[in-house]
Formats: sequence, C-alpha cells, structure tokens
Amino acid sequence: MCGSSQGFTASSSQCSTAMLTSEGSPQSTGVIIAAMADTQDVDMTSWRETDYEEKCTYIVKDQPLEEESENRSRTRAERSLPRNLALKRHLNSAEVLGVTSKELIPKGTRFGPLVGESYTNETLLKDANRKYFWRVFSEGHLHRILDGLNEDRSNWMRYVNPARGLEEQNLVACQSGLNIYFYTIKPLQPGQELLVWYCPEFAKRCNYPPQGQLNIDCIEQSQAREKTTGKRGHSVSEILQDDPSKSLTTCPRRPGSPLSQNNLSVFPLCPRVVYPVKPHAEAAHGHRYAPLPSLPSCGPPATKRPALSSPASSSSRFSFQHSQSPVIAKPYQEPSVPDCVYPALRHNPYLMPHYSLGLNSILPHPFPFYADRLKPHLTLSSHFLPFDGYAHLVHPLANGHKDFSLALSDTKQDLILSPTSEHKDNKNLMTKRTNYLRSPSEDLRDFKHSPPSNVHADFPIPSTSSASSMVTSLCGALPSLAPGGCSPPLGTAASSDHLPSKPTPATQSNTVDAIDLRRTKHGGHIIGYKTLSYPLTRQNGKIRYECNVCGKVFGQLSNLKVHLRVHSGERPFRCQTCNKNFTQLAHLQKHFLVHTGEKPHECKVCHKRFSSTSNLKTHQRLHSGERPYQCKLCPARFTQFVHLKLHKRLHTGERPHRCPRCPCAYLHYCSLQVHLQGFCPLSPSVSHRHSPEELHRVNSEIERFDMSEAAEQLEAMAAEAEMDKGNVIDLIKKMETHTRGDTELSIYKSVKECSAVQLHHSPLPLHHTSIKLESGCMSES
DNA sequence: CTGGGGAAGGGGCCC
DNA sequence: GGGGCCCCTTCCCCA
Repeated sequence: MCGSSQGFTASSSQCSTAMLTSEGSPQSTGVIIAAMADTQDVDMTSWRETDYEEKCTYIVKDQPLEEESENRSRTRAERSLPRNLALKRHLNSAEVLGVTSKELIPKGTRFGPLVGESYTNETLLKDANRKYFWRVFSEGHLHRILDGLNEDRSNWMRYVNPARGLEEQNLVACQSGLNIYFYTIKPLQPGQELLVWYCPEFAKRCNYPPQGQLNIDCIEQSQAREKTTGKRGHSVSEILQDDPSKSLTTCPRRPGSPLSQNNLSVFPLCPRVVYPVKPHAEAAHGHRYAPLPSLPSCGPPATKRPALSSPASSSSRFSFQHSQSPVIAKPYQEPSVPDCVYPALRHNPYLMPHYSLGLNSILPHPFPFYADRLKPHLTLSSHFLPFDGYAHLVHPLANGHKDFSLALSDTKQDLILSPTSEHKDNKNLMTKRTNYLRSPSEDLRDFKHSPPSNVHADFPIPSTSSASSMVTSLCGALPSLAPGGCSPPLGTAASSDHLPSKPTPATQSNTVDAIDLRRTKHGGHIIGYKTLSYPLTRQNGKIRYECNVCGKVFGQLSNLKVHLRVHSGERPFRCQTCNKNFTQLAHLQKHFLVHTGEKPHECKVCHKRFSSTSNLKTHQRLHSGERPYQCKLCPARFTQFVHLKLHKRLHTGERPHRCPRCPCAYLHYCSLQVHLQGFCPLSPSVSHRHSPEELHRVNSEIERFDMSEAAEQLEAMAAEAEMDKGNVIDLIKKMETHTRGDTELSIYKSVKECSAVQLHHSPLPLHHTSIKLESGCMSES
C-alpha cells in the first residue's frame, strides 16, 4: 500500500496539472483549475485550509468516550485517542510525552476536531495558562479560544508536540469552520511521532511565521530540554506564545534571522487575544457562522471571575466538541456524522472523505486496505483554490500579501487581523464554495443579514417543470403536489458543511413562488397535501395509490407522490455545485459523491471501491462469475444487460417475430404485438391515425423496447404466468391508451411501466435469475 | 467492431 | 413523509 501515494491516485480525467494564475491567486482570474497528478508528489504544506478540507481523503475521529467505561482512570484526552495512535509516555511515570502512530497512516488523513474548553475574551482569565491555547478565527477576528489544558475537557490532540522544522513536521493544523483539525502531510510510519505545525493560512491568522522559520532556532534548546526531561517538546502554543520562559520569543536567534528582535514588531510571537470578539458585528455581516451566544458571565472583566482555566474550576458553562457538558457557546460546528446514522463509525476510525459533508461512509476494512482503494476528490474548478506556492516559506507581510491588514488593538499588544477587501472576496468565495448543500433556511437566514448582492449565489432557483405542463395537458388533471405532503421545495445542493437535507419549515416560506405557481395552476386553490386531484380506489379495504398517468399502483401515498414527479418533471433537489436537479434527495446525495470523490462501497475481493452498491454489485459479478444476462439466440452470457443488448445486434437477422404486413421484425412477441396494435405503417387502419413521422418515431421506440430488458421481462412474465395473448394485448392496449395523443411519452417507457405493473402483480416469484435469463420460451407458441 | 468494465442517473420498494 | 437501499439503464471508455 500505501502510505500516501496510492490513496490519492488520480484518474486521468481529474488531472494532472495545477494551473495557477500568475500570482497563484484565485482572485487573479477568477478561474481556478487546480488539479493534482498525484498527491504523493504534492507539497501539501503549501495548501490552503480549503485545500485540506476538500482534498484530504481520510478522516479519523476520536475514540468515542461513552464506550470507554472500563478505564475511567484515564483522562478524557487519553481516552479520546483514536485506535491507530498511541500515547508516548514517560518511562517512569504516566506523563504523556507525545503521540505516535501505531500503524501506517497515509498522507491526507484528518484528525480532529481539537477539543478543549472554549473561551471568549470575556470569559478568559488574563492570567490563564495559555500553554494549550488554540485560537479560532472568524472573519479575521478571534472567535474563541480552545484550551486543551484540562485533560478531562480536551482530547488527545493536546498531546501532539509541535514540529521543530519542516523536516520533521508531519501534521498541519488547519481551521475548518470553527474547528481545528490536524492533517497528515506525510505518511506516518508505525511508531512515528505526530508533530504538528500551523498551516500557512492559520499561521498567518495567528500572526505566526510559517514553519521553517520559526522553530529552527529552538531546536538546540528543545533538544537540550528533551535530554533533561525526556519530553521532547511543548505544545504549539507553549512554544509560540504562552509561557514566556519557553516561548520562542526568547529563543536565541542567529544573527540575521528573520525573526530577530528587530522583527518582533512585525512578527509578534506572543500575540495576545484580540478583544473583544464581535459576534454581533459578524452576524450583521451575515457570515455563515452563528454568532457566539452570550455567555452568562459576559460583562465583568475576566479577572473578577472564577479561574475558569484551571481544571478544578473548569466550568460546565463551556462547551466542548465532544463533551457532554451543557453547551453554552456552541457556534457553528462542522457537522459530524451522528453515530446513530452510521453506527459502524464508532468502531472504524477511518472515514471516507466528505468535504465535511457529514456524508461520511464507513470503510469496511481497517487501515491497510483503505489507502490504495480510495480515490481523491474530484478537482472541481469552482472549488479548489490554487496552491499558495511557497507562501508558507515567506511571511505574508514580507512578500507583499495583503490578505490581512494589521492593526494594533486598544490593548496595545494585540494584533487584529482584519481581512482586506481582497481577502473578503476570497472569503466570500470560500463561503460560497462551502455552501453547496446549504438548506434554504440557511439561505433565508443569510438573506436577513446579508447584503442583497450576496444572496443570489446561494439562493435556490425555482426549478422549471416544463414537463409538468406537458403531462398535465396530456393526461388531464395531474395529481397535484401541494405544500406539506408534496414534493419539497427546491432543495439546495451539497455544501461542504451540509448534506442535502430535508427542507426545514423555514424553507417552505422560501417556495412562495412555487406555491403561487400551483395556486395559479389549480384555479387559485392550494390543493391539500393529503389529497390528490383524482379519486383513489380501494382494494380489499386498502387504498390503492394509483398513478392516473401510467396506472402504476403503489402501496404508500408517499411512493406515489415521488413517482408523480416522473410525470410532472418536478425535480426539487438541486446540486448547487453543478445545478443538476433530482427527483429524490437520495439521488442528490448519491450524486454529490461525484463531487467529493467518495466511494463508500468496497469490493471485498479486490478492494476496488465504488460510489454505489449497484456498481459494486455489478463489479462483484466479475468475481463470482455470475453472468445473468444470457442471449437466447446463442450461448453468450453477460454480466451487464447493456452488453447483452449490444450483443443482440449481432443477431439482427434473427428476429423471429415478423410483421405480416411490413418488413418489421422483432425479437419479442410482445414487441410485434405493440407494432400490430396500431403502428404498422402498412396497416390500413393506422395510416389515418398517425402521421408517417409519428409512426416512424413510434416504431423506433418499439425497436428500442424490443431490445430492452423490459421486453425480456414482459415476455418472461407472460411465459411464466402462462399469460394468454389477451392479457398481453390488454397490456398493449393500456400502453396505447397512455401513448395516444402523447407524442412525447415514449412507447418504450409505457411498455416498461405496464410491464412493471404486471410484474408487480405477478404471483410469481420475481427472482432475478428467472427474469434476466433468457429462457428461450416463446409465449406465442 | 465487439466485449468488457465502470460511472452516474433514475425509479421504486421497504422501513 | 422521508431516508436508505436496491435495481435498472444509459453512457462512456478501453482493450
């Protein structure tokens, strides 16, 4: 395997080059074509945070805490350690010195989010121990501080030591949403220690120099400390900012070092927290993060509050990502997959990539199998930002980047990073890019707070349903899909943060236009969602939910309503990435895997991965030898129906069912019957009913049907059920009824539907083999 | 050209 | 009512 490379094998269509603008900036051209030939060769340290979020393939979650009841002597942080990691402890004590890998962990693996006590400027003690502080930013301002000091209120990530240089760095810390994650930028060998540093963007936000500059000067000092203590490092925050005695600011620097004292005004290595956080201002600007709720303790200076940062006094007022404490400050969180949805997630630390979608899927195999069977995310031109080049090697202020403007806060020591307009544009882009699956309610929420110019990008556009009017005109009163029980309003598609989701009540108000449309269509009345515009019959006391378009019967109203979208053309679920619309949410969700590259289904034999179970099942026939599609004219058998269909072309001269009047001949008796029931151009009764063009088109459809599996099914069903010709004719007449006057509705489809109805009601067991295998029995005999 | 394999979309059933 | 899942189909690419 593995390691890193195979896990990122890119398909040829996905790319091979990274086309950057001259400045490597997405703003330069607005066109971003980012692609990776092979991640193993990509310098991930230059990635942007969004690159990590979108491209990284593996997700390792913390060990669930509630299942760890056997050893409460361990701290929460220790218990949260994923199974593929180990804690490095001091020889003579239980002190945790660092975190190592227990197995090969590929490049592009995400750990996290980092868990800790959450503070704001109001709740933070000025004399708090900042050793394990991590700063979370929003809109360029400090949003909160995650403090990993308390081992019972943090996770294992607190134990990860900082990298002392690019050489040894194997993790980068990135902020995604309002969470902090660690991504592997190199494959981790078994036993290798995890060493983290900020990604360039994160470092820039924190006003830290990028890796490579910062720590090199401290290596000697750190090594000396390691010799004496056995602990080879400190937390990142420790090195950076916290304890002045350990801070890098006190590290002796070589002459000429970029981080000489002269530069400290530019590179303040001990930036203080920016006060105050401005949640309201942010909300007013309509960014997507929820404003930080007011904390009960807000107001008085922190110094007058209890020592919140001390473990003993750690208040339950603060929220933790994974804690069961009451959630007070719980702003936007990247959604995690509920265990109730994917129970296996609890037991398998490796999750598929998900664009932070919450669409994680389970990898059925433990680590040694996953990396080389995963494909990277598709590179979406609208998604990817180009690499930052070597931005990580040069401080943004030194190389002319203007993403952030610096200003001294009124605390004199604090630096406020505020986005420049250019950066704001980028931020908007990022926000847009991560909003593919935003729910309409979110759009509404943003609409309330956002300037109108921001609205159009995320607002769902009412779908057109031209087919609806077509079918309505064809079939009379089409069952109306009304609010409530009807199809959901046009959904929005995937975002990096949210799956296509069930439209919320708020979304209903977002579909006023659609409702008005229906009201207009139905004479000003909104049809109740419990009703259809045509009566339903009962059979054996049960309502038969019958489609009045094709006659198909359903056992449940909801199934009928979904089915009616086939006729109405309604496609309420839209992918905002590619603007494709779908009739069912599940289809949209499945479709979005195209964008994420996620392939949740793995072949147990060859470990190849597939996006759908269907494709996996088809693939598995290759291993099982199953060839369910057999040609009835020769011994050829196929794994896929399409291959049989193509193969049938070889037998075009062997069509046993010939029309007595015209040269048309068919493989199937039922096809001939369709042809004879009003579509033979040489039949005297036909010519006046259909134009030659129409006859040609319909006969083409019959031809198509004849080659289809539907014909096989219909014929097999007729044979097995000993259906007499009259029944077949009934089918055909029914089909004809539906197609008459409907030049758009294909015979092919009608026959399929009719055959489906019959199959559905067939008393015969519908074993696939019995359907798929061409038995050779002909019903006309 | 044919067979073979995979990607993706669509319809429907079951829970 | 909706989500998950299954099956079918079409299209595409490749050997």
